[in-house]
Amino acid sequence: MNGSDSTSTVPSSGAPRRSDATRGAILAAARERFATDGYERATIRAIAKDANIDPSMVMRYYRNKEGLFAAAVAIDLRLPDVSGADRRQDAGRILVEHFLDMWENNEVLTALLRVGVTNQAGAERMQGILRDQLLPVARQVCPDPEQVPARAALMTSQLLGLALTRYVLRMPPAVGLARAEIVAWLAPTIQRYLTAPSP
Amino acid sequence: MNGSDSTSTVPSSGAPRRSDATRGAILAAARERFATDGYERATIRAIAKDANIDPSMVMRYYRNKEGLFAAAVAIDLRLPDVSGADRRQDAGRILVEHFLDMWENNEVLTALLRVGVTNQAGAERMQGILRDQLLPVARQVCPDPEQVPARAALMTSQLLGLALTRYVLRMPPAVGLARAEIVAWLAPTIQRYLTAPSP
DNA sequence: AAAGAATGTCAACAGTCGTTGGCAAACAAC
DNA sequence: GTTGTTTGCCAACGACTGTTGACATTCTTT
Repeated sequence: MNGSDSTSTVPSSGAPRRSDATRGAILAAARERFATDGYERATIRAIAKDANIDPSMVMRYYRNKEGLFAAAVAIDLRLPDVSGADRRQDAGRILVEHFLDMWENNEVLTALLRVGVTNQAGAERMQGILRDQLLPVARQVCPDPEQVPARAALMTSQLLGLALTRYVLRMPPAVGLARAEIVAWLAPTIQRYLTAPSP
Repeated sequence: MNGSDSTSTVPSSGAPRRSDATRGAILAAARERFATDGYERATIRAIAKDANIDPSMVMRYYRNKEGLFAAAVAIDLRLPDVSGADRRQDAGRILVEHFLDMWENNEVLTALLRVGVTNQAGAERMQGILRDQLLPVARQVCPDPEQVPARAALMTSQLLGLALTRYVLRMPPAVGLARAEIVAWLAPTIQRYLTAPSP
């Protein structure tokens, strides 16, 4: 039920501490609360209660609420490589399918979008993801380097728009779309944004 | 600077009251605060201060915060008619241009999106707009009535996604897009979502 | 077994929030 | 001029927020 897949609970360096379980419980609870409630309504008290610990532990391990948020939404999109000549013409479909997998198995993305819309730190985090992870993908398949930012922005607008209407606003017609339907409609759009000659 | 265009400050029925100026000031301040801060951080005290009145006046005129929000974000997208045979094949371009005009001249839309992401009432309001205003447009141009909800959802995902990245998250590459560029890229997408045979 | 660090609980702080009721001034009707 | 209504300000309420420091407990090391 929780997203213990992409963001490991245990830090990669240093000896494992006895409090790692608590740290992990806090992060998991924080991700869930941020994803469903947004930044302001995800209170430290509620997160602590979900994690079955005292609110003051959150402060001890993550300094303050901003620190907790920063730790909770660290994410790597693990975007697939689409630089091969054969995969380049399939980039649209590959990317759309990868995004659907990501959104459906990782509540960090929902938390990030919900918070990014009303919180400056969240918005900057999203800008960073676009800059560090999506731009490079566009660079792999787009011919003219000068057009890379524009094409990446277009791709992002379509992918985030689908996530917004389907996973955040939960608009009934968007929720009702079948996965195959989404791929069939969106893949050509993304492919065109990335590789078609500018109109 | 404010959006006194689409949503009239003075109610359409009843004798004009002496307090209409105050009511209007409250609504204008509320729209601006909701648009920039979201629901939770747009406090009644801050809105009242912007409107140069006492916080209790807000409660007198709009019952509570929910009532104020409902009054502040009433909006009519005034979507153009695209049912004519000649306009039907231009629907994509017409709709994209109309949406850009709307977003750039009306802060109600920003308020609605910012609030809809973290607030249930806001999300339902957005669902209502899709149902009452966007679905009919799709119905005008889409051949098969059974496919109307899916096509409207696809159109909405692309249009809201652009608004999200450009006007709310303000991602630099999305902000950097020229208006003509957006129209040239998005119009074919919308046109395809509405009229192309299902893939 | 003793000492020290790590982990956790408890109670409280200062501030902000939405909301309420009482009271003064400005206006309208007679 | 008196009455009643509208419009506004002021002070306060209870609840909730992020955050802090003191104290108890458990583990680790010697």
